[in-house]
Amino acid sequence: MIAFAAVCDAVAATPATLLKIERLAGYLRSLGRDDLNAASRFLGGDPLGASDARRLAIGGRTLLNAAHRVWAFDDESLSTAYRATGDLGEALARLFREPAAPALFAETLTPASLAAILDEIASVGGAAAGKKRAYACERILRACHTERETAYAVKILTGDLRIGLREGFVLAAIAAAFGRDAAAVRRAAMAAGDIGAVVLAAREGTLERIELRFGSPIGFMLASPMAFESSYRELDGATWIADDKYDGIRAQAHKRGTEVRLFSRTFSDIGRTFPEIVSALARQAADFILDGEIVARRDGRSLPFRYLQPRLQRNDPSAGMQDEIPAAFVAFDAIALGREFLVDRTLAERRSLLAAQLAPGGAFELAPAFALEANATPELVRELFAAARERGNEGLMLKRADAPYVPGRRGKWWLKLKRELSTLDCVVVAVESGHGKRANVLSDYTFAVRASAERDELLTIGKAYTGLTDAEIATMTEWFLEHRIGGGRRTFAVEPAIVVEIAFDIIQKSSLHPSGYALRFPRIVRLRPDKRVDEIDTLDDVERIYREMLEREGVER
DNA sequence: TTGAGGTGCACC
DNA sequence: CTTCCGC
DNA sequence: GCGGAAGGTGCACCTCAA
Repeated sequence: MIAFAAVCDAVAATPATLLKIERLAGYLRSLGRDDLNAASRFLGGDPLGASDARRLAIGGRTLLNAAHRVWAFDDESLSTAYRATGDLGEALARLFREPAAPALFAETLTPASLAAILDEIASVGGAAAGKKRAYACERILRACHTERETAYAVKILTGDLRIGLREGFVLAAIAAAFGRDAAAVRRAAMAAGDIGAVVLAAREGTLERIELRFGSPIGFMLASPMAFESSYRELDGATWIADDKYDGIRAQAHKRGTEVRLFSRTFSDIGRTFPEIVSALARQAADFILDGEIVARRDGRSLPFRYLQPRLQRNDPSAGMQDEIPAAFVAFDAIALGREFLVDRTLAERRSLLAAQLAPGGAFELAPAFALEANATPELVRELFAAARERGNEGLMLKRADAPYVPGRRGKWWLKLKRELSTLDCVVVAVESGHGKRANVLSDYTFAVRASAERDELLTIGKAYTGLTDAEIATMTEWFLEHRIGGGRRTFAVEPAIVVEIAFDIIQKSSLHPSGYALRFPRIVRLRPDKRVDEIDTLDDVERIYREMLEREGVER
């Protein structure tokens, strides 16, 4: 793994993407089959391969404990190392020690041998599984003979290399390494779901043999956000199809013959979580691959996401649970119908084939589509949005009628439109340093509302880390360091004086924060230097927003 | 044997 | 999922 | 357009003490 680490360091050191790709391509070309397969997966951030349903189940805690057993460092040096680097791999690399007496049969890591250990880890289960995984972690760490090897072995285990490269660039490097067409490599990657298979095919010149297949998940087409209540000029000059934006979980349904499979966005097989959907799909005559959303439904209306949540990650739900929270698959696109793949057809064609060949029923629904002629007015968009909300959905999707299905990409073919629920003026009461590139700034803010207009007690309601520019974070860091009032090394209390406006999509009851509420997707809209702490919002305001949200949802409780 | 707590992860 | 930034 | 940073909820699975 010494060469792997050297390449990663070189990639991390250059911001130029073309140089990253070139350096990476040279390395890939130098590898034999097994190392090539493993190294590509590691670089892509998915050490087992995306189509592998197994999990490593190794997190920071397990790694830390294993490292502690191997190198016996004290807590102080660990926190110093972590504070300096903001990255577990880099921190543990600093604590790396060459053993005093070299072991007789010291193990050496190569990408392939590391992959073999990871495969063992992923296969562990049952009693003492945690101990076996921890032991395998130790074995990996002991097999590291340099600091840099240690850093990258740990980064591979945590799934985050942080060298300014992810799958997109790795695919470009694969194309460059073996002189293949970059588009062909991308296409193969979305069909294979495993970068290791792609790199080998690229080397052998057999990329075109990797094809979309029934039963193997395909990347989901993604949408870009569109600003709410703008002039919607993005829509000019094309015809669009509007869908409701469903607040559930995105899913891909495959049917071939009697076999039905459901996949989540991360390609996990979720058929056993939603058996009523699987049986509804099985009743269809046609074979298909469909794109849609699993939504909690009642009386023809969508329920908010929180209703669906207890059903997630739960296999074989009881009849009572299925009855209490009925789930439905709402199909809004067809990737394949019958034997034919439709990714290169237009959305308009795919939608009409979908409506013509499938019959909704039970837990299977077809999403109603609304056509927008060229140059749709903002008023029409507003009406469609309001109607979608009226049906219990989160917002609106606008999709170019002539768009192909582009798996795994976020483009301008699909736009999503949603509205923040509200904003709250809060005061920052505690701050925390970030991770990675934010290790040396205070970027994570815990904020609070006032108990009431009369009582100036502050009740925390959430944390946010996004919305400020780097420059603002830098300024705030200085201020917070000068106005700290609490202990703690990574997290500490600060004078409650910085007022921030926080936007959010959902408010919910929660035991996490003393206010009794928590926010979904909190983000800092702006600093409010014009506001004093006694002018921020109160718990009454929070409760009012919560009640209004429930009323608007039109769902009891 | 049970249940609380730790840990990891998958959804948004 | 979200937002922003820097390349 | 990509990569990096990181909130909140709730389930599965394992560990360990009673």
